[in-house]
Parts: sequence; C-alpha cells; structure tokens
Amino acid sequence: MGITIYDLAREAGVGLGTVSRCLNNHPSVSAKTREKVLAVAKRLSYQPHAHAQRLASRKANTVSTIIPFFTNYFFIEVLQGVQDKAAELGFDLILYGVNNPSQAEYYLRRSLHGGRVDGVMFFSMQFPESFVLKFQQMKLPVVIVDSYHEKFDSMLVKNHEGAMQATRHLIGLGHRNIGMINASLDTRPAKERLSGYKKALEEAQIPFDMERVVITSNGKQDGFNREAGYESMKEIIRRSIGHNHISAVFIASDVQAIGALQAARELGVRVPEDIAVVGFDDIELAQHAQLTTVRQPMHEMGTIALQMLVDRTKNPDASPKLSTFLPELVIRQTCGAGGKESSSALASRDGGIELEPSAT
Amino acid sequence: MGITIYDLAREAGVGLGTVSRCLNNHPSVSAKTREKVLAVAKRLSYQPHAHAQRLASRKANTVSTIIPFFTNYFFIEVLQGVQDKAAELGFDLILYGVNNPSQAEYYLRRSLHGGRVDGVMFFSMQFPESFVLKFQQMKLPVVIVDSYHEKFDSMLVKNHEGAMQATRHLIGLGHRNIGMINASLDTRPAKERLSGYKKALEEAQIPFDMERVVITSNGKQDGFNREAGYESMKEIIRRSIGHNHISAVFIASDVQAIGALQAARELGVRVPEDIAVVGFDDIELAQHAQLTTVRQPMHEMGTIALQMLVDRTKNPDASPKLSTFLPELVIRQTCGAGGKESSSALASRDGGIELEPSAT
DNA sequence: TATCTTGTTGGAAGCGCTTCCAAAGTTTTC
DNA sequence: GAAAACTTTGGAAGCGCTTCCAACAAGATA
Repeated sequence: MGITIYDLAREAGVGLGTVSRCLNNHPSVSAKTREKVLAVAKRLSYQPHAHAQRLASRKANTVSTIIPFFTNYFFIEVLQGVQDKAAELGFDLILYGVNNPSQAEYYLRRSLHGGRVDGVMFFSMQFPESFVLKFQQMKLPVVIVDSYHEKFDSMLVKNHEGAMQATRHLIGLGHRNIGMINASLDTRPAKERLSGYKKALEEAQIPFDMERVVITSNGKQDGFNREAGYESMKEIIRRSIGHNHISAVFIASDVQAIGALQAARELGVRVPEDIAVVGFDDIELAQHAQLTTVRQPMHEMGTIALQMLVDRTKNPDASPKLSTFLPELVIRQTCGAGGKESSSALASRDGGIELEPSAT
Repeated sequence: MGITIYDLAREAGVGLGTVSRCLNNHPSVSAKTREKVLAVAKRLSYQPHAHAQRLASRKANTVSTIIPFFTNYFFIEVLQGVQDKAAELGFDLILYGVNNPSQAEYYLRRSLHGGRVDGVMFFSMQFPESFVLKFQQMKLPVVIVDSYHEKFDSMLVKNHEGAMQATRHLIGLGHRNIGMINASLDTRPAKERLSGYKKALEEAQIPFDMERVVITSNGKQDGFNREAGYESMKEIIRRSIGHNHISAVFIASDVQAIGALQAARELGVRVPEDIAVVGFDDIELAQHAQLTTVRQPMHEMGTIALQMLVDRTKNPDASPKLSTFLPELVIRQTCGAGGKESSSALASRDGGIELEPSAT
C-alpha cells in the first residue's frame, strides 16, 4: 500500500541504509546524498510506518497518561498542556481514563509491557507500590503529576503555601471566624491545604477549631466535586448560626466552591457580604464566577510534565526529581476585596527543580 | 528484555506458529495444546509486543480522536464514552487536540499514513474536502461526530428537533416573547437550532423576529462559550426594555447559558421569574445550575461512535451510515416549570442507523 | 608513491510478531 | 485395510524499519 524505504532507495539510486540515515538526520551522509533522498521522499510523499520504526528502534514515541475521572476540569487543563507539548515533540498521547484503582493497575500493566509507550504520566493518584519495582526494572520512566513518590519524578503544587496565601488573604480582610470546606483527608492535597489553613490561622494567633472545617467526601473524586461543595456549604451555614458566626470560608477546590456558591445563593446568603469565599485551582469557570482563588498553572504543569518525561528517557539513571510550583492568589470578587479582575496573574514556577522534596 | 513467543514455544515444547495461534484464539489448535501454551504464557507473564503485532498484522488497534479545543465540556463527556468503549475492546486512543484548522489537517495527515491508527474520529468540524479522497483511497475509516459528510459515517444530534422541543416548552408555559441566544451561524448546530426555534414559533403562530435573536460569536468555539453567553444575555436584557419585553430565552448551548445566568444575576434580573431560560446539551454543570436544557446523550454517543468505527474497519465498502440521536428535554428550574429535578431522563437513541441523512 | 585516516555507503541481520504452506497425524469412508 | 478427508502442527517468509559492520572512496600524511 504505502511507499517504503525500498522504493525510496531504488528511486534515489542509493542503498537502504543510506535512506534511513538521511531520514533520521544521521551525521554520516554527504549533504548531496541527503538532499537527493529527501527530494525523492518528498516527491513520493513518503511517510514512515510508525510501527515498523517503533519495532526496529525500540522507541514508541508515545506516552500514556493515566488520569482519574478525566471530566475533572483540573486534569483537562493540565492535559491540554501535555498535548500541546507532545504535538511539538512529535509524540503521540495515549489517554487512559480511570474510574477505579484496579483500572489504574490495568493501564499501568498495559503501559509497562509490550513496548507500547516510552513513559507514563500518572496523575493525582497514589502510585501503587506493587508497580514500583516493575517500572524500575523495566527502566520505564514515570512522571507523577499532582502526587508524589520518592522513586519517581514528581510534580507538585505547594498546596500548603497556596492554602496559607488564601487564608492569610481572608485574615488580611479582617476575618477572624474563617471556616474551611475540604475533601477527603486521605488525599494529599486535602491534607496539605488543611495544614496551610491551620498554619495561617496560627500565624495570626487565631485558634484553630475543627468545628469550622467541613468535609463531605461523598462519592467520587474524594469529595472534590460540586455536590460535596454544595452540601458542605449548607452545613457551614447551618453551623454558623448564632454565636459561632463564620464570615469567610476557604474551600479546597474551585469545583467545590462552585457548588458552595450555589448553596449560598439558594439559602439567601450573600457572597461576599455575608460570607467571603476563596477557592483553589483557578479552573476556567472560576473566572466567570468571579471566584477569588489560588491559581495552579495547569497548562504549564502539563508541558513541563511531558518535558520531564522525555528528559528522563534520555537519562534514566539520574535520581528522581521533584518539581514544585508555587501557586498564586488571584483576587476576584467572592472574597470581598473587590478586585474587578486581577491582572492576568500567572503563577510563577518556583525554585525550578529540586532533588529532594521541599518542606511541603 | 521481554518474553517473546520464542520463549513460550521453547518452554511449552511447541512450534512458533502454534503459540501465536493459541494467543490469538485461532480455531485450529487442540484444546489441550491451547491450554498448555496459555498456562506457560501466564506463568512467564508474557505480554505481546504491541508494535511487532501491529507491524505483522497490519492492524494498529488504535484510533485517533481529532477534537477541537478539548476543554469544551461537550467533547469531554463524549470522549469519556469513547474511552470506555475503547478500553472494553482493547483499543488505544490517541488524543489530538486541535486549536486551528491547519492543526486538524496535520493530525489527519498523521493519522492517514504510517499505519498508526485503524481509524479516525473527527469531531464537530467540517471535514476538509482535500482529505476526502485520500482517506477513501487508503480505505481508512472515518467517523464524523457532531458534524456531517456524505462520504463518511456520521453521527448527529437532531438539533432542529431539540430546539423545537425547547421552544415549544417555553410556549407551553405561556411565553410569547421568546428570544434566542445563538452562536455563529457558520456552524451546523447553530443553524439547525435556529431553524428549530423558528419552526416552533411558526407552529404556534408567533411571528419570528430577528431582533430577538442575539449572536455573539466573539473569539473561540464559534461563540459557544461562556463569555459570549454573558454578553448576549446583557444584550437581550437591554433590548427587552419597554414594549419589546422578552420573557424567555432559548440558548443554543449550556456553556452560553451558564454565562447568561451570570449576566442576569448581575443585572438583578431573576430567573425564571423575570426571564425563563432553556439551554442545550446538558453538560454536567447544567444539573447543578438547575438549568432546563435539551439533553444530548454524550457518553452514549461516544461509545456508539467508537463502535461504528470498529464496525467500519470490518466492512469498509458498505455505504456511509448516518446515525442520529433525538435529544430530550430535561426540565429543571430555569424555565419556571419548577421540576425539582426531572427523573433521570436519559435521551433515547432514535431510529437507529439510517442510510441517508434524515430531514434534519 | 605507499600508507593511514576519515568520510561515506550498501546491505545483512534482526526487532517480535502473523500468516501461509506443507507435512504429519487422526478420523472417516467405502 | 487403503484411500480420502479433515485436524493439527512446525516453521519459513515477511511486515518496514534501524543499526551494525565491512567495504570502498578520497584526502591527508610521510
């Protein structure tokens, strides 16, 4: 069916190896020959057979992305970054959407064997210990995004610092009774965001009160979903009645915050007048809801994650790197600070790449 | 590195071909031999090398999905369906996110050559004529989702009918002055949804007035975005002042409707008391916004689209099929009909698969 | 001029699998 | 009991490429 390098070789009057070398920019061909071969390739609109290349070269030029519930807006935006970078480098992206842990393992196995991919990007989940050794033995690169494992390259947002910024901001606006809506503490982000919240309170010598922290981890995504936010906000408002008045909430994710705003609206509680709200993530929706939030540079995280993975293939034995991002507060209206729309604040990547996890 | 079928053959004491046949469920092996070989394969935890298989069998077991702006919620939900079905059939999914037409062509070319994929799913865009012949010559299956081309399998939602349902519903609630917020009329859905809106008015003998149709096709996604909805709603409300009072709007997509609701809120216009709203799509958010809308069965569309593509690979010469879906009205609160939350109305797939485009 | 480099080139081997063909084994038929 | 028919098997060929090695050409060196 297609044109092969044999055709090119015949047509250009050169040998088989020479054609391959021309096509792959191998140094040891004369400029003249290269030109001739490339011209012929162009004329016949030759396209290499991907699988043959991959079989012979033992490189897949493909990475897999293992992503939980990929309707979650955070992943989508990170994935867009990954996709853009992959396109730039000529990589293909295999998408493995995961609905439960056993599925994740299936896809890990699928990625591990069969030379299908050169590396795996593993998102936001605890990397299963039972696979650690296997990946190391196979020397198959892994980048863990939004989670951490000491044996692999990881990429994290400084949740603790982000949560501190958010809480400090509320404190700065004069709030003292600040609640938090969180998700399941089994997840790293929830834990870290809680600790940042605490820390900021402590700094300001406001006593921490677990009564003001509401966690609804119903159903999917460990509680990082709109319904959970909705329920939690109702609970916060309920608890807030009377003496224990809560005038502000820090919410662990924007999706939850969207639900929370809805709840407030339904109960006739005004935001920010009656209760100020700060979220976390800066998903696309946040801007429209005028939600003050902590921005994670999602697109950028995606591009860098792919780059890390590719770098790792070239340098498999270096020790694992941790790349951290410092998120940035984006002030809009739900906090009551009234920023109409903060200047296009882009989170800056902090500190570059470190060898060991930072204090987070 | 890995275990090959040679290892299996040696270990099981059978020939090379026999191993391959066992692994592929070829009928002509005795049950005994098959069992023996499979046992060995399991013991050595053999995994076939994907690229070798693909090279030898000339099947990629992979499809590519070419999707515009894949942060759009509609695509994400369809994609989830595709992904689920792909997992079930053991297919890999290559994701090609597109930001402009030339990129789409690049990915089409990439899909076309090199045996990379067995087929292409092309989403929501006009399939470029310059590629029609190429795909036909290569006999590479294409399924066009949410758009249409006579030469390929296509999958469409009956936008016209959906829009009629939405508009009729508003009429049924007593509204006479019904506006519409639409996106660029260069797109098929916008055109069809407008025509359904018109038709329903006509049925009820309400004169159609172009003054009541607002189109903001600023920027991306041909106007199917939140900002456009926001602006359009402001415009609708502006135009609505005085004699020309508009008491209801049909909005061409949920993302726009989300923006529109925001605009209404900001201007102090109550929904549904002052203005009733019906959207289109039923994205995840719609439920939470209590948006009455027209449900597209997105997940199901995805699974069926993949199935169509796979079927087509087995039967390349049959004439192109058109599969249409009848969307279904989901009544929530923004229309004022007060459905607390309609029973989990699932859109039903209508009429199955037809050979020629229906009247749409 | 003879020898050594260096730069280029052709093509065999091999990546791990599928598939085809011929051969061997088994059962059926007359 | 021999021929015919079917079942099962082994292994060569080939998928389209990369890579290695040997070979050759052309300068450089003495």
